[in-house]
Amino acid sequence: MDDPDVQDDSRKFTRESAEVRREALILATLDLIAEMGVRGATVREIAARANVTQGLIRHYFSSKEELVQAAYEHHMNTLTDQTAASSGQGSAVSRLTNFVDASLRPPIVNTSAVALWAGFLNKVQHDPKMQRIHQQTYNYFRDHLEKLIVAALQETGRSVAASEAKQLAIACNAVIDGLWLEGGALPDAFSEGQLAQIGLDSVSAIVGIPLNKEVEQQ
Amino acid sequence: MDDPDVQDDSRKFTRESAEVRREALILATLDLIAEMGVRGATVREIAARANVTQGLIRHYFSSKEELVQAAYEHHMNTLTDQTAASSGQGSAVSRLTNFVDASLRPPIVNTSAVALWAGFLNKVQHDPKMQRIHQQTYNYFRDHLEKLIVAALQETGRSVAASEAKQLAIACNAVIDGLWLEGGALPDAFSEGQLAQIGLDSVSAIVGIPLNKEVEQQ
DNA sequence: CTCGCAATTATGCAAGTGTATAATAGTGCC
DNA sequence: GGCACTATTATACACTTGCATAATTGCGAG
Repeated sequence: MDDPDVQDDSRKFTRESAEVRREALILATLDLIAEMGVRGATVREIAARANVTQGLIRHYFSSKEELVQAAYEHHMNTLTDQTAASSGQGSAVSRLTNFVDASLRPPIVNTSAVALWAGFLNKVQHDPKMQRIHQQTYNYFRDHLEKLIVAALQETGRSVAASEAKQLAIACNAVIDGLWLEGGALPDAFSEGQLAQIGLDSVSAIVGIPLNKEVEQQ
Repeated sequence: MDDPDVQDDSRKFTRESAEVRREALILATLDLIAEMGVRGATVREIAARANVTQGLIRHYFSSKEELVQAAYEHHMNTLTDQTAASSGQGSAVSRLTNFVDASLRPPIVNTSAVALWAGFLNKVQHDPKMQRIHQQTYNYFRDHLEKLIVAALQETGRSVAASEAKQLAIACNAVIDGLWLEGGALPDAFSEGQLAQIGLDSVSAIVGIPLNKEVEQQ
């Protein structure tokens, strides 16, 4: 008779676990920041999008500030998780290729993701806790890339000094970041696959190893 | 007896030309957006920083929206003007070198500039007029870079197809943008000149022309 | 010198902001 | 099946926001 999936007629609300509610609030916050900027992410809008009333936010987060921090952490973790899985297996060259390629396609390249990044930047520059998260994510990406580069070079019979490897990683990371940024900020300016292609060509040139997606994959 | 530079005792305010007031308001707006994000740039704060009362904003701009648009346009023009002058004269290779180098040093690389870029992004994505300005500036940079690249290649005895030249310009622009972004977002993560050096190395590798600042300059 | 115009200030307002507190009502436990 | 615990809602408050309108006042034209 009563279907738990349906908003029951008489029931005014349903209780949910803390995790479910926290995540719903965080996702609503990310949605709104991506869409309207930090300015548009008001407690009332967030609550509405999470299908609760605004008082509930204060029940799960001691302030809106804390909610925004949690949302930022969640977003950054999602990003790193998404790319961590992208390398896949296979030769070092293949893993580097896949990593660059995946970083320059949806869902990583995405208007909302760039908007989110931009929306958070001001808070990042002022809040030490968010600064830490930012730095961590950046280092994670760059170190991951550096390992892939070093392995690929070794595989092709070359080796580089640690300092040089780091410079290569910074440079490749910058190309990827720049293309990621432009792809997200000007979504119509690039055709599908163009960013990934340019990214692979650039990394190839910088590192000195030919990378080719079609041949490597599958 | 009366010094015009001093806030006169009895005088409650001084009249200024429209250009002076408009520019003062625009600069105050840019300051605040860079510092506290669009959210912190309230009409009251802007007016205070420009040493006027808030009513004056509505006297020079029909709305805050219009002021923000004017500020964005001003900022973008400043950026392009700054870099336009950076190439200088000399050989094509030297001009390309100077352009890349200047784009990756202060005042172009600068926390406030990146913060400004991020602060405006949301508005850019929703306001068609700001989108136009954004697209224009991006194209200006990329086209400028493309011309420099083509000239440098010709100078070293090579030529490229138009489509390839464009790809190279996108790639080089991305490296520069990425390094610019990271230098502004993580000012302490890079030593002086490091970004410029990495940028030159990367562009060298991508385009296939050795670029060296020390030798070229002077 | 003074007078009128427009630049500038002063004041007010309605809507929206985050937060605090009290009132309500689901739901697991005995 | 009733009860207590607390997740959730409802309401209120002080403050900020952008904007409008009226009151001043600097300053150039005559």
